[in-house]
Amino acid sequence: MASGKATITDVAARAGVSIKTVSRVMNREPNVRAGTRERVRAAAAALGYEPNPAARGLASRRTFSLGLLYENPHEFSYTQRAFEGVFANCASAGYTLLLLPCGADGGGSSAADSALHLVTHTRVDGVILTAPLCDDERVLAVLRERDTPTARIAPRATDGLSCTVRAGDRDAARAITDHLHALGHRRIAFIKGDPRHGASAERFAGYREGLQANGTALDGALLADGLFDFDSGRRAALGLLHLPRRPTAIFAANDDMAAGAIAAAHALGLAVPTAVSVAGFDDSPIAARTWPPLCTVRQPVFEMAAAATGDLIARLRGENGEPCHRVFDCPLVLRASVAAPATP
Amino acid sequence: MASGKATITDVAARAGVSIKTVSRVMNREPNVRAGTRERVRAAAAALGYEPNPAARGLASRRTFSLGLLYENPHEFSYTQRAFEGVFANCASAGYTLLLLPCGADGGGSSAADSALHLVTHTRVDGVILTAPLCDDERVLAVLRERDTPTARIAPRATDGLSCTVRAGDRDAARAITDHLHALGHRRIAFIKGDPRHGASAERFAGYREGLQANGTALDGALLADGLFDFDSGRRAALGLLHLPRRPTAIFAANDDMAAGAIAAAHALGLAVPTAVSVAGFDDSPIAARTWPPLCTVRQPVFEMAAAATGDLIARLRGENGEPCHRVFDCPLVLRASVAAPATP
DNA sequence: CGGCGTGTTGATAACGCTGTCATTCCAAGC
DNA sequence: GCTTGGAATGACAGCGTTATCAACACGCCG
Repeated sequence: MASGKATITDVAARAGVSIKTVSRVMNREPNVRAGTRERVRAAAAALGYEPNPAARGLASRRTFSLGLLYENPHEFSYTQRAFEGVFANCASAGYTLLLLPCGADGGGSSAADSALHLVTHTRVDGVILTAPLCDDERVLAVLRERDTPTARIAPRATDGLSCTVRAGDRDAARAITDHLHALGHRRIAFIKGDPRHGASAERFAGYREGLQANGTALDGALLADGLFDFDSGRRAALGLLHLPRRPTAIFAANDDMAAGAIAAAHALGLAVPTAVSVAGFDDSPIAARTWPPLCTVRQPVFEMAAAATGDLIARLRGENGEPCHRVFDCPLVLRASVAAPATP
Repeated sequence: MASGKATITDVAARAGVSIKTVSRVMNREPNVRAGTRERVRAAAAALGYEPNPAARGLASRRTFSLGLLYENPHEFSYTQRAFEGVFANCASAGYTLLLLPCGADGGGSSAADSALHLVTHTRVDGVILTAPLCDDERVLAVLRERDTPTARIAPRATDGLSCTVRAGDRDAARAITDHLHALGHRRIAFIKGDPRHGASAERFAGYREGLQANGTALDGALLADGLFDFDSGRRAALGLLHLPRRPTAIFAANDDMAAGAIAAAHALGLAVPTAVSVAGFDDSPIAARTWPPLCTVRQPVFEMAAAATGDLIARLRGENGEPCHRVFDCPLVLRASVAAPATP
């Protein structure tokens, strides 16, 4: 696999055919002898040839791309809030936005694999990575190798090459913990996030810092593992709420898990926040839709994504020298799922 | 504003300059006399000239587009489920996906305006429209005028020009209503959806059909207006639950409003489903996260979007003659928010 | 008054591919 | 052996921009 700079002419030369024949093979046109087709395929593969979409589009008067038009819906997921932020800055700068979802889609290919595939096959000036893809060494290596300017949202660490934006996860988690402590909670459980996300460790660190600063010892029994999704939060909370010495508050590393914790409390007949307080993280749409609504910290996803995009575009224009790193503040959002513990 | 077929040469001829000068003006390069710049601008505007991105990309070795890489998150909104469906079919067919969000973004421009803008400035082979944009006459007119093949998701009506996919909204709403009736509910309230969506009318029609078939009269007092969002559902439900003769069940035209209705019930101290049953529509992620979880119908958004995309691509390849129209079944999803009414 | 920088403009060659049409190849038919 | 026609291949001209570099206009200096 070569650098991706090979042109159709190179392939033609290597295969000993005309460029037109290469074009035929690449476009699966009929009337090419099987042997010829094979030789061309081999040459293309050896050179790591990828047709240039711009040239293709220009010559064929087609773009090979579809537009998906939609109106801002009321309900946003985290990812979609990020889309909106990215798009806002793309549009105003005359850039276009290509969506590249990656995932364990059926086959054995990992998210990283599909990311690689996408980056290799799609020509873009720059790439924006969201967590946890933004910490995948293989993805980053490909981008470095191709000198593709990159911006990363919520990475584990900065690397001096790409622009990054992240939330002040540790401080915000600390603030939640402090808030719970100030209300009188002394048995504060914590549901960890997906370990593949850098933010998970930071939020946990903030929780620990909060306990320590308030002179409370970390109790391992009050820690549970989660994966950032509703059901893992629900299950973790069920475990915590069955403890002999039940926590008076549960702090989940994101809102979806916190919503699961609320559901768990309901299922056990425990009133929130009377019997147990629940706090989340993100201020995602779910936070305002649970009952009672969720106390959380607001992660400014839209703004973060917009900033990442702005930095990336500035980079592409050669406007800023060093890649910059931004940290966004996450203010506390007080809602009814947290209250002072019942005095026993 | 002309057909968008003008090239840089046309503009140059009209302005009486060389194409290079036009290029300079279009790219805001310095060293162009103010008067010249103006003449070029005027000529470009008069001809409705838009630079061809493919040619630009080929000559400048830039694409003017960014890639946004992300991993499938756990939480999907309706829109995002649609993205995934569209993308799944784009990728396998070698197409690329351009995101074109439209919205009342600050300025006085309506969603339709920004849609027009986007379609005009971005060259794509085909366009996929989601509701309610897919029923906007101005957007459709532009697409027709430019002969842009189009697929529409959840349109109000088919038009013989574009491929469409929609859910069997009426039947599904009918099924929910029947289900509520069968459990013994006789006072079933309905919260309507955003009137701009064709689906809203269909779902309401299904509700009415259900009542009628079961010999129940439509009671205007049990109807409330909503806009498909959580808060409008919450407010509508508050009104309904304050009625002298309270409904025993509330059927909201989508899940987000139904979640609002559950919150309203909680706020009034009414247990769900003991005091009042609540049903939604969509089986969106929120439906599994409320307490109690929401009885609803599952709208196969991913599959619908994938089908729309497949049809559109087949169209682009000239594979199918007539644009096709698909209707997707929405199976009932029984969950705890609905039960038989308390016998008074 | 000639020379010289500075600002403005244009002629022309890429850019990497596809479309058109001509050409070559090869097997079958006489 | 010679034609014939369809399959296989290639030569070459665009596609609509940007990049390079030359040309030209103008005002200023010596």
